[in-house]
Amino acid sequence: MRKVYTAATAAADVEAVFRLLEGRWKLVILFHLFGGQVQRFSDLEKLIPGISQKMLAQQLRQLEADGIVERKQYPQVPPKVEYRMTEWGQALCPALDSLLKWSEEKNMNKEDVIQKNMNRVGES
Amino acid sequence: MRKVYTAATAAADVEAVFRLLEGRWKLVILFHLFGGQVQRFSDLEKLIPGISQKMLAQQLRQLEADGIVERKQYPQVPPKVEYRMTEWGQALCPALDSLLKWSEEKNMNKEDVIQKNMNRVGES
DNA sequence: CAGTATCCTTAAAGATACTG
DNA sequence: CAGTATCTTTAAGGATACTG
Repeated sequence: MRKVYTAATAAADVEAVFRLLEGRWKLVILFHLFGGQVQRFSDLEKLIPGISQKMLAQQLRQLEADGIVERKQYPQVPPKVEYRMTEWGQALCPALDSLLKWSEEKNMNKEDVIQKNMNRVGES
Repeated sequence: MRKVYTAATAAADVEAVFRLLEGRWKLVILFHLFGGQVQRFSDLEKLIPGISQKMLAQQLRQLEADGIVERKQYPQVPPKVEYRMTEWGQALCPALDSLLKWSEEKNMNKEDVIQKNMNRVGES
């Protein structure tokens, strides 16, 4: 059974999702973890040019607190910490992909867009 | 043919989509227009408690500039202006719905989430 | 009715330096 | 290696008043 939404509640719930992902660096981090990669803190630092340690740590903390990524710390010196997607976080990937599909439709002609979305009705 | 993405470009493109929608009031406005409703400026003002004229006008301008909503002005006094979704804007609705589906999965158990996303593979 | 124009507040992000 | 702590900058949004 799907939840039932009014305009206000649908907007509020989508905004809640946005707030989970809105950080300046969260999406890059996620796309480096989608696909099952396991990355250390320093790996992500290298993969994401321009990010500061402060921001990387902050965004990871939030993603972890929100249940989107998982943090695994190995008790050794020097420290070793790994990050990976949670099951639920991984499920975000196809949802973001539908946003990418939409943005790709921008310069399609009307008939194509209508066609695409008629196909999409069959999904549910 | 789908566009090909790296982690960086996928993140950048999703961020671009977010920027289109991120305004404090944009989503509420959109959900009041999804479904084909045509709303006047004053209708939206009544439908969205707490919004100021400044913010309503600003968000509508941006949505219009981005090709998501359409503005139709009738040359009469007092003025009459109507807003509706564009074809492309309307196509955003199923994409946002997949975000809602994802957020609804939050408290499902592992097997359900895996199952849901295995089903989802069949879409493309 | 459908907007502008100004001024003000405040969170998010950046720069930089330091540490178990 | 994997972070904190602190200070500064900036842009989004709110309050309020005015208008063709």
